[in-house]
Amino acid sequence: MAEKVTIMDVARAAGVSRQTVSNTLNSPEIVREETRRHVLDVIERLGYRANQAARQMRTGRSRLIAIRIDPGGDGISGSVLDTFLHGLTESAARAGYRVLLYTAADDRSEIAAFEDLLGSYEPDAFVLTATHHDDLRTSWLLERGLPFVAFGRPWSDLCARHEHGARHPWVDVDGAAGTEAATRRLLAAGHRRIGFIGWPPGSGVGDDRRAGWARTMAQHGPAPDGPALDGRSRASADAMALDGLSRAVEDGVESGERAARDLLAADPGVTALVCASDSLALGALNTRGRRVAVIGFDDTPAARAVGLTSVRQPLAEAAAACVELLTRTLGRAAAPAEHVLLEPSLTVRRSA
Amino acid sequence: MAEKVTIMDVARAAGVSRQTVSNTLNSPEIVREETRRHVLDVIERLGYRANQAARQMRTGRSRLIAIRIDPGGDGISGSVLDTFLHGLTESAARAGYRVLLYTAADDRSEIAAFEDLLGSYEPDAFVLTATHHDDLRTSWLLERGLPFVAFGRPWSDLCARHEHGARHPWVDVDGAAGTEAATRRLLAAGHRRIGFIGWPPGSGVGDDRRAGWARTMAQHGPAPDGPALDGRSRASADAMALDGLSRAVEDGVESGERAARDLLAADPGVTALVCASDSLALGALNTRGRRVAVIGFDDTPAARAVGLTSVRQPLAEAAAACVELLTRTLGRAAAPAEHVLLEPSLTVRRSA
DNA sequence: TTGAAAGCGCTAACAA
DNA sequence: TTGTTAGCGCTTTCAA
Repeated sequence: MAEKVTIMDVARAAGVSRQTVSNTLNSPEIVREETRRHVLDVIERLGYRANQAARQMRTGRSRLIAIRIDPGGDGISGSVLDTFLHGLTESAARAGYRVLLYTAADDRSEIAAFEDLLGSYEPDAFVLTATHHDDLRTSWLLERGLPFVAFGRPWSDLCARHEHGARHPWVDVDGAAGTEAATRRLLAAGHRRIGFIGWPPGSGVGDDRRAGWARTMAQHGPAPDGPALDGRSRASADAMALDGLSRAVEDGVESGERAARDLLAADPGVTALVCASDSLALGALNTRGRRVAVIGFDDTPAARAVGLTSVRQPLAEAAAACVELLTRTLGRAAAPAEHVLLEPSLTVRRSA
Repeated sequence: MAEKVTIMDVARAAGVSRQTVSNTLNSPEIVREETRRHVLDVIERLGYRANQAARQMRTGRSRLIAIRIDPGGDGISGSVLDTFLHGLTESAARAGYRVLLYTAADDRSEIAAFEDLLGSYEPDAFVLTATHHDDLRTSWLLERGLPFVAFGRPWSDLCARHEHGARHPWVDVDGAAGTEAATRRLLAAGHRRIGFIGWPPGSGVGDDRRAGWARTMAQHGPAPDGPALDGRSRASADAMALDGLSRAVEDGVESGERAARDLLAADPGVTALVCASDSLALGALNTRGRRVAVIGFDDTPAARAVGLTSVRQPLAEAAAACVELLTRTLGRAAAPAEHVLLEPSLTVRRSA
């Protein structure tokens, strides 16, 4: 076992009081330059590190950030969390925090985990991922005034309308901008009838990704050889044309493949597909028989492996932003619930 | 903020002393049944949880397990760590431990992380992943008698020959058994000339995976239409034939593709390939032009996405075994460095 | 600017 | 079986 070096050892070795050592670390400005340097020197020489438990007892702060790790569905986008976690651990370390993991099966059990952790390890903050409509977790945390940041927008007004009128800091990636960039790229490559494969409406993230495709298509006119315009307004005709060009299915390679087949069969004019996830896109890619350009979302390892063009989320930056917002929140008394919306980029490969 | 419930609150509410509450939790057997139930009841009602920092100060144990999270190369096998981490977090929680994350770029910086953590958060144990030959980390930890378990065998005798004569507990998956199962499956499917694409010799894990293929091939005789036997012994001819059937390249989809092309060009008789990783296998799969059966290793999401047959490591079980070994180590004074070797399984898909 | 005293919440030893 | 005492290592008063 490594013998423990306490603050007292440092004080003795430096010939100062215990407090001066503490001050050197926590309030350097009130220690004389010369003393400070000397103490720092001894600390370095002895390899002293402030004991976190003792510090926590005194200050009430654990310098711990807790985040949930989950199996991650089919795993294809699981690597997104993996990358985010790595970024979070690095950024947190730079800010003097460590990352503590917990698991939960759903919102309710995650709240149980909050209670458990807050009573025992007392993390200073939580990082929430996969926020969704009417997220129980955010309201629970807001009600108790507990510091947290969400990786993902608040998708409903529930939080905004909250009795405390509280909002919370969040970091997110502009999914619509991502699918817009994907769609634009396909348009620039000469594609005109571009389909979309996404998830059923209501999922926040999914709706956002669909919106980017839809608005870009609408802006560039509906598909030229779309359904004939009858008496309806142009806008509604556009919307109809777009509906015909999109499919909403659950996530997964198989359902992506089915949706792509179905879409291509229903509308033979379609030459390109934008997908809400790499899983769906990989399925769409399996639609041999017809050459169709495909763009996925998340730029997962699987996308790289098969040469799938995909929208890349800046995950390290997102993690850094989370830590930044968190430290800001933890620093001030009244935190003004800021947020950060990051732009994704397009990783271009063979598939489009 | 949630108001803090201390052991004193419980004692007062239950009408017993502070100590009785502590005993109820830590040494239930010395508390009278009736008192115990009553106290447990009050604890439940008040939602009391022992403060970890205070407990840690007193007992010297943090109930924290630290593990490194790294970016994970090309990310394809990064999801392996992801899954393992999830399993570890769950198993640890069941055993009353939490998982703390840290990052490091190499062995040396990981040791620096050890020092930092041991001085501050005082994790009770470390879980090491990606062990390799002459692993500095294991010797560093062994020298100091610090508890840890490795996910991965000790690949050199360095530890065994260690001055302290110390060994350490480890959990691993039998990679050779995995590639053997893969090779056997291909043999059963009628393939005779089965190639292997792996990493350069010396990487422990890679050598192990190659060995499983090599021994299975040797056992079933060399490829029937292999190089003509001259005067050499049968065994050496076998070895030569195997050398011709295998390629050693760095990991990655592109290099897997190149190696597969090269191998198939050099030996047109090859109809199947066993690969040391899914990355390599995905590359091999890109070798259109000739139909060749491919089996990968790790059963990553990418494998599932493209229908690649792959060797699956039982990661949740491995994580559980790590926790089991760790709690055993932490329980006893002198731990007898046990180990667990798990069998992988074959996830069969279209590719073979 | 530095030093002394107090106490965070808990549990291991001991006393009752 | 239960209650009392002490102290883990640190930081935050307050006094010098």
